[in-house]
Amino acid sequence: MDKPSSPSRRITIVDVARHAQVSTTAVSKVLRNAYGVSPTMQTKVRQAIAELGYRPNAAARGMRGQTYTIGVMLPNIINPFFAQILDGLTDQLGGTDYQVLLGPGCNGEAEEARVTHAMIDRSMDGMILIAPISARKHLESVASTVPTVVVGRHGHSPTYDTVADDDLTGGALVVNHLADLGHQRIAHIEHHETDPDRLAEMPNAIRAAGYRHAMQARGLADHIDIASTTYTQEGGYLGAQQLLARPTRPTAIFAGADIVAMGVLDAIAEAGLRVPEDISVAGYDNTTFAAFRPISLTSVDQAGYQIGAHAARLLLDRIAARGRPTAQIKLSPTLVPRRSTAPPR
Amino acid sequence: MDKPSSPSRRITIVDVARHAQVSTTAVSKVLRNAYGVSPTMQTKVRQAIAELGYRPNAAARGMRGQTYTIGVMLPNIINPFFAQILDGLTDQLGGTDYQVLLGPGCNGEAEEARVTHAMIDRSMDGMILIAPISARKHLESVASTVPTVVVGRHGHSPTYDTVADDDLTGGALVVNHLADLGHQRIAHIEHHETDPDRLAEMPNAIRAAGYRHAMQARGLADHIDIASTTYTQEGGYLGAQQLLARPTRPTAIFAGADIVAMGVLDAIAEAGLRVPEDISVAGYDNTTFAAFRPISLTSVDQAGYQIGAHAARLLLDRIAARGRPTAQIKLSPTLVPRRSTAPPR
DNA sequence: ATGAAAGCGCTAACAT
DNA sequence: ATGTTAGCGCTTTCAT
Repeated sequence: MDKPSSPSRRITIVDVARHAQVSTTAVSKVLRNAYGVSPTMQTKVRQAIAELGYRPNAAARGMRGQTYTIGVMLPNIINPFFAQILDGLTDQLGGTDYQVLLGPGCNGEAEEARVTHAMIDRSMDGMILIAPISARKHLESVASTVPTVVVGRHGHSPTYDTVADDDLTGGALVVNHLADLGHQRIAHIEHHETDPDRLAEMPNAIRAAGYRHAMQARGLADHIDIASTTYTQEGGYLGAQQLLARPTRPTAIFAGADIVAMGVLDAIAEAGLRVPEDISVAGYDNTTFAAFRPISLTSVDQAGYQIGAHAARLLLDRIAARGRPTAQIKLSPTLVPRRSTAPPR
Repeated sequence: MDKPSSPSRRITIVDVARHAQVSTTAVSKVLRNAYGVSPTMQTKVRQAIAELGYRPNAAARGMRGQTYTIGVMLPNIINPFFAQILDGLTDQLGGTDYQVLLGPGCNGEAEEARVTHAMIDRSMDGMILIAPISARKHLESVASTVPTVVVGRHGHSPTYDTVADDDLTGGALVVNHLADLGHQRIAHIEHHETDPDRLAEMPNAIRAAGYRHAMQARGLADHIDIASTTYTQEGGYLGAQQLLARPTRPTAIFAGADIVAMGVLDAIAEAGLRVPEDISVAGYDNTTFAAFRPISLTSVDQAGYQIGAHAARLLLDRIAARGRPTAQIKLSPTLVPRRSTAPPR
């Protein structure tokens, strides 16, 4: 009979080894599905583990090998798009021994640095950074310490993999949809950006570029009209107010995100106008809110689930082979037309 | 000049000690603000830490002492109410050395067990379980291993603290508001629950009880009418369809959650009825969606931020004094009347 | 007030 | 195929 020295002491690998009458090495190997264990050994050890209800101490494992933990940093937890990414991620990681832990509330570079550091301190085996706003340099530094995949940010790096939607195409999808309906005065509300790093890499900036390019391609260059605010409901509200006050009002507004579209709809209602009769509105992200029938907002679906799944796969790859060249995966968004867009009068 | 043996080796406490010409014990004490360090020592060590950019290895700390990590388990990340709780939590923990990590995607008991185990394996210093659905027994077992606070679940335990809104009052707030407006046929859509544990402890069940009690108190016992579905948009849609098909249609529907109200509004629009002219609708949670002006949904605000702040404080208390008796904090929700409720015709 | 040294639970060389 | 053993980077007695 194995008698633990203290009644509530946690079972360790030594207890298991003793119980199974084998060495701790053997137990460790079974735990890690390592090479060189006989079937007999397997069974003996697994049975001892089950009988004792043993669970490995992650801190101790972390000191020598892996922690079997993947850190996911995301800017906020309310955006449903992030939830989709997370679903793809966890489904992909479901069969593995890895556990996902989220670093919450990262708005601002300081917060992001805090979370990434915290994750590195905790010896995460890999990290997935979702829509980070930090300087490239910081991302590179993180990625040079731990296998990293950056999601929802363009630009390619020699140290980290990236997965993102093709926002250039996404912006064009909306413009073409509206132009096909017959609109010419198509305005856009963007998230204001000045930092050159981010202008080249952040989805919001690329979406705005997609809008511009598509407007030009459709011969509507003269109608390019951008309100530069923020990707918030408030930003949408203020942006729409600006646009509605123009001498010649736009007949359609392309909001850079669904949350922005919420503010736009708000301002339009306040101005006594109707959607889509007086003005068409399109968003981006295809959130639950957009699908909500009384709203029925035309939006762009970003394939969040696939993004998450790809990111997980890339990360596992990179953990297995840290040296391999980086990959950049770009997924195609799709337009989901709904009742908020219609031909102009 | 201190020369690290390997170029990219992480700085350890030994490096710091050598650099500052003191013992590792001294460094450790400074790190933990422990007793018995002279001001001189403080400065020397802090300077060495800064110069070397040292950060403690959490895994190593976890083997002997604390990990300075708090695990937060939450059912899903899309509910804005949870985001508020999280804000309160992180703000409260902001000044401390603790880092919050979230366990995502816990729908179902199996998932919850997986996450709580993972957190225990990783030697979290404390855990906050938000709206868990697991059996009491499991919660108790977690709490007996690591300091734990349970949020958004009623019932009191000798091993864990609880923080929750007073859902009984919340349900009554809505009924009284509608009754004051002159409604009698006030129906409710609840989340179906049969497990006796959960009937007594889950907020959804308590809300339904609050509805029943308040209806009786207002002399409207004969008008009690409950559709039992789920707390989802789909559930709201189906529940509303049931209610609208009644021989005498209710004049007001109290949805147990805002997300449910979304489905209700959907079904009502589909039936060609108007809100609030034909039927009043109230939700619960006061989400962004409810505040959105074109919707303007009467709802109950749960003081999520305060819940989070209280939970954090209780947890820190418990970490400091594991033996102290448990506390049950109950916060009062408030009604936020909006345009979706009006007197019946 | 300060430091030397033991050891937390595990993994990885290195025997055998 | 299996076991022995030396650490990983900290915290914590226990000396001084």
